[in-house]
Amino acid sequence: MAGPTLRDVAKLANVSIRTVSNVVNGYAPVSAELRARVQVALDQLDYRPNLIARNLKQGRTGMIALAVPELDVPYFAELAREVIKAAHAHGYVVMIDQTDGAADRERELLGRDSRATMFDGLLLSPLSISADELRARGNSVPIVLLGEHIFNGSFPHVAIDNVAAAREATAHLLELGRRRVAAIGDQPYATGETAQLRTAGFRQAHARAGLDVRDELIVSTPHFHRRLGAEAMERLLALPEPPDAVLCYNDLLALGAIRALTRAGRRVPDDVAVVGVDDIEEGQYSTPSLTTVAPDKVGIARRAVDTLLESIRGELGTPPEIVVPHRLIVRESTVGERAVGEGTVGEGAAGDSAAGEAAAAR
Amino acid sequence: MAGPTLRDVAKLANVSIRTVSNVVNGYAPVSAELRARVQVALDQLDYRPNLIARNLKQGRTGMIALAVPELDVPYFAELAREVIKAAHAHGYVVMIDQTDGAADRERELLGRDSRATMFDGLLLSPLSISADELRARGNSVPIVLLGEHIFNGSFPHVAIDNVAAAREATAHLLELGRRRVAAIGDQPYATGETAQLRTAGFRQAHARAGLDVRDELIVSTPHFHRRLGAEAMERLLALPEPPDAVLCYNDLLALGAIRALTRAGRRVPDDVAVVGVDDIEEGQYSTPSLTTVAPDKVGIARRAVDTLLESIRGELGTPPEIVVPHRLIVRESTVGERAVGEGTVGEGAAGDSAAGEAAAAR
DNA sequence: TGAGGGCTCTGCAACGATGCAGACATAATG
DNA sequence: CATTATGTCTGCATCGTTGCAGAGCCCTCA
Repeated sequence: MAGPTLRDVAKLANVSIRTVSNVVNGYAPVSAELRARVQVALDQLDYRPNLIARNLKQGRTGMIALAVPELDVPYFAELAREVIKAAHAHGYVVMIDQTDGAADRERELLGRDSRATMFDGLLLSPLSISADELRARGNSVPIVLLGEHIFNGSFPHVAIDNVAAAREATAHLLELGRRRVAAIGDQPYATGETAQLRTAGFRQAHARAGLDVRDELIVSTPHFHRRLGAEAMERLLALPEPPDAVLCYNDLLALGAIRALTRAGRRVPDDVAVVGVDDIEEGQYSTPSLTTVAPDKVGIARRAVDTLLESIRGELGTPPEIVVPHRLIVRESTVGERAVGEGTVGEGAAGDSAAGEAAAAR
Repeated sequence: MAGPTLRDVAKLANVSIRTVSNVVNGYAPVSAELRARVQVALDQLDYRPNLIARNLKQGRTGMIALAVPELDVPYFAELAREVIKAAHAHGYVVMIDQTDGAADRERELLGRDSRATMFDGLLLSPLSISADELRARGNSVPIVLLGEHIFNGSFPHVAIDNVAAAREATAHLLELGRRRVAAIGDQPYATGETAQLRTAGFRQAHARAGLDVRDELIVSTPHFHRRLGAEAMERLLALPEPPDAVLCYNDLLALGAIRALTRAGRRVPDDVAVVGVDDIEEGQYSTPSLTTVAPDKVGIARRAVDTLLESIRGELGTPPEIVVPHRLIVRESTVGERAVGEGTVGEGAAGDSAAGEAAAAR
């Protein structure tokens, strides 16, 4: 089962182990003649370097881990795809772990018996673990956090400006003349920081338009899945005065909401306009197609990987807070058939303004 | 950066390295007193075993690789999720690679400089690489193939009975009275074996119903993406006699087709009924919801991982051809609002019959 | 009392690769 | 021609861990 080693090749070619290693790696100067002889032996035995041994010697593995809650949530799948590509570009491969958003699964990643020592670094999309706990445990491996939580400077962190994203999406609905705008996806508890930022943006948009937010139109959901979006929408439709528009905190909630609306015989967007966040591919092909806030996923993946590699190389000073641009993509679920093809609003500008306005967000 | 080693702990606790190792692993008998002293030192230094060194010594890594074409294709994301879970249950972790269906990316996995030596085994979902080539190269690592291609016995292989799946889906459309049934997704070339099996099933269903297949209604697509499904549907609608039903070879094609239909003002299923394959979650929430053939993804993942681990342990004789059950799930895209909730047809029976009828399929 | 046995604990070698320093032969230099 | 520089090649030590064999020690039993 075990393949040939340098020793085997050396014996066959009648040279030292070290010379074979030099040929394999193209290191020290080796005469053409000898190189050829070694090469023949390499080919004959079909030698493949044992990377584990190489790693042990070099102290690094060329692998990073990516921990996401659920790989079959399209946003994470699309993000994982980009992370793998970005890592590849730097010669790294990616091990993927699923935490299911469970705190103890997230803890396991950092625990004593984890495989953390097999990886040069960890990209973590934390859902349940708290900042303090992560700080207390996460001292063994370079870590970069993705998109969730506020860890006030303890770890490098890559995300969009969630307040601005929600504010712009809400403003879009208000500009269309909608006046009973609901929000689906709030999470008013410790580990729901991202959701709370989006709620803040939702309120900001109302405030700037001089409108009041009706609290009964803000619906909490423990997760961001299609089913919960549908259920939340059904609850909203049961209100005495149902909404005429909904901001959903991600696209899955939005698609679930649309499903509930069409099932209930409501037209989207005529009766109720719907906007999501994430820009998953599914939203381009749904009926109606989905207006959404598109985070720059490629940018998130690249910046996260770059930052992690810097951290691995020890080049990182103060953990950076990296804000990645986003933009509102207007499709049928808010403007109907008018949305010809890929209508885009605020491209570039939205992203640029985001960083600046983030400071203003309380 | 580098953590403490057994040597550091041994020095602190004033014992031999070997004894520390014994404590960590709970191996040889160690007196309670000494064990306690070592434990204190372990805790104090926050020792974590270097898994790379352990792996080098033991000759295995506890990691398997999963290579899929695209992680953001929902079917592969859902499958990856189950594979990760199944591997976890056996104490293995999963490294994920994306090949983009490119032959040279698939070759890379097996090539001399690949990281294959870092993994105990490889689960491969091959799209482009040919059987011969795989056989010629794939001798270094235990391999199990997923769902694609026929490799006539060279490698263990896990898949559904594609002929039966397509036949049952087509039969469902015919039983609804549709008489101009189209197929989207054929791939009449070397690496399109799976698609060809589905086309065979499509033809079988017609034959059994005593109907002719109209070849102009079979549309080829190089990939199974939403956009191609939409484009294929548009081409079908442009025919002098457009179809009244479509079998799409996966759900993404089907969702693209539905999108094209609604855009063109056709009603689904009234004007055209649509059925897919894969049962991705998206199809439950689309409008209309999608009738589809559901492969037993959990079963595929489990059987594949189990088989791979057997192969790693050297317990595998002749490479098995494993057929996993499937079932037709009827939703709105074929029967309209009649589909209450999760209407299911042929559950179990379909799966059972699948294996038996596979033999009959030429 | 002394041989045998069980229980703890230890040191050495090894997994397969690479870093380093040096050996040896040849070429360049004064 | 002696000396230094240059170019090839090699052996040893090492990464951090575990397998193996054996060293002490205390206890038991004839």
